[in-house]
Amino acid sequence: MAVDTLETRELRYFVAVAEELHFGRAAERLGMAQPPLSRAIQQLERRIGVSLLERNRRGVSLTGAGEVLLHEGRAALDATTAAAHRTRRAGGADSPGGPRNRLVLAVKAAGSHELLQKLLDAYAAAPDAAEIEVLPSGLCEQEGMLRDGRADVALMHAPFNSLAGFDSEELMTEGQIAILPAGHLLAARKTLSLADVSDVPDLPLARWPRHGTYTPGPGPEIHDQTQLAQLIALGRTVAVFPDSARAWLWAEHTAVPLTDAPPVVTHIAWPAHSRSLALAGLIRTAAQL
Amino acid sequence: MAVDTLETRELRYFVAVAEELHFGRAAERLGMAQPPLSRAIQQLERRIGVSLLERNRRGVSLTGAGEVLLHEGRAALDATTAAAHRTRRAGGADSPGGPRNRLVLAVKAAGSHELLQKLLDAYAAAPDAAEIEVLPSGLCEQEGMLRDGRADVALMHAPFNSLAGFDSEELMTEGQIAILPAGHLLAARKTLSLADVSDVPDLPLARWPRHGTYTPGPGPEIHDQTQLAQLIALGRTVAVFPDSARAWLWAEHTAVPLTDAPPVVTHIAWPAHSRSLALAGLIRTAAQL
DNA sequence: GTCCTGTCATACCCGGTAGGTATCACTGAG
DNA sequence: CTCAGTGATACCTACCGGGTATGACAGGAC
Repeated sequence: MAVDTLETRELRYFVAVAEELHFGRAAERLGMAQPPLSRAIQQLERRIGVSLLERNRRGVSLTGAGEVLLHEGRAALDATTAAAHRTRRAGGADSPGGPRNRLVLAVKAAGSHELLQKLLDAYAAAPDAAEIEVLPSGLCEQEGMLRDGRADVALMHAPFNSLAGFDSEELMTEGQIAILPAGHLLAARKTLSLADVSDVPDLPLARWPRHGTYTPGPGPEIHDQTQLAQLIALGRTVAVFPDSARAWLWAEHTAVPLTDAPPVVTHIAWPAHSRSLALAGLIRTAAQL
Repeated sequence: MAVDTLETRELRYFVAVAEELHFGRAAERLGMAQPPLSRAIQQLERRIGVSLLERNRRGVSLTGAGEVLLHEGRAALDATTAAAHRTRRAGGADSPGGPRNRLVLAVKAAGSHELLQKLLDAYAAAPDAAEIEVLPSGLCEQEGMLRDGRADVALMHAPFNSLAGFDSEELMTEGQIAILPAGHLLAARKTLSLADVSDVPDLPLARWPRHGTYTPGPGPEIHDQTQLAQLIALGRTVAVFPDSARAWLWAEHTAVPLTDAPPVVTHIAWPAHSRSLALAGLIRTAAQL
């Protein structure tokens, strides 16, 4: 094989090891035994002629080149699975009616329903409107959905999602609020600052995954919005959300505006190289909202 | 293998067939026999559950899904080889002194030397300047160099290069000129329009590859700038170039401004997901030019 | 109609290699 | 010193990627 050609399998293996920093766990995640994984990584290092991992006395760490390959390899794997996903959709293998003109729009499940509804209504009125499948995603997963081709287009929220590599159009800007248990001391305040809510001893800030991993901290790890709502209602945590989150607050919650939180900008984003006419129509509609 | 995982090898094979639209030629290009290639494509179609090629009585054509996979597959292959290239450079495998802080800048060999010199001088004066390796490329190849990781950053020229998927910064705008044999009738004119030069019977417009393929037309196919210069000098062709091409004109050439040609915008462009500090410094320098 | 040619598919075989199991070598903790 | 935990090595097997030979089929020439 040419020395500048990596196999998808090799990239998958390396990314797994680089993320786990542990051959055993990585092998388990990959559903294989540890020795062939070790060997595959060694072959990879020999092939590209670069050392990717430091094997220390206890465990593994990334070299500089390893960090580059982790980063670039993830992008390459995303592009590869995106090719598979989009091809399958274009062929209509997952839509029983055959290859229809259909777009998959990824949205944050906890996001503003209002903006989405306006967009869908406006687009449905367009003359050549394609069918839109709305794909609700977890708290910050639209970005991954778009990168690996599960979606054709997404509503994303800067600065939480990175728009790098996508084309995008700005739709809306809003402030952020702190969502507190209604009975809490801070809930009585008219406004709050980030410092006010980030270091409350009895109310640790909720954490949710960014790009698959949780930031370390004392607060609870959040998997979905309902769980978060419950934890807040129980007085166990506090969360910071865009203003439109008011739509799903419970009676047990209190929203207090944050004065110094960065504004959240909602964009409609799509792969920069996309050539879909249906997508172009949707974007035009969105830009005119 | 999971159904949404394509191997690099499969993508390479499919892209070759999709570009050649002929199994035999594609197999030859891939350095293999035709039957295993046929089988590999069939397996690929079965795996993703979509028909990619129409096998007609005589030859092959792409289905809609096939066109999608050609497009997305090229991007995925580029991302994969980019991972290999950038990793190898990060490890210093091709720079004998080890993993140095070095950036590869792709430029059009026939481009403006002046702007490049200014950029390099300004950056060299920066406090933490990395080593810049200037990689001269063919007439429109910088884009490919950047996409497949042979370069870290490039000077690109809209509208000839597509900036899709890159971050970029505008550097310069210039008009276009027609480069004619000095003795030709049109060379006496003060200005010309595109229509004037595009249909001259005795002077067909030169053609050079865009993304690897030549546009059809009567004019000669150009491989490098010297060859083009010679053909013009011999009175065999005419070419349209940005204004800065005046720098390499011969005595046998005449440059005439074009009134209705789109302006050419030179950008500095880099992969949107890049994290290199050295690159950030170069971009900052370029933006201040 | 009958060739003949060009094209992709099928049949069958072989060797390389990806993956498994068993084990080793090393290092820190107790 | 022993033991637990880690990655590397040795060795074997089975699969599959690739090769050659050939088939099936469609047009074109006449």
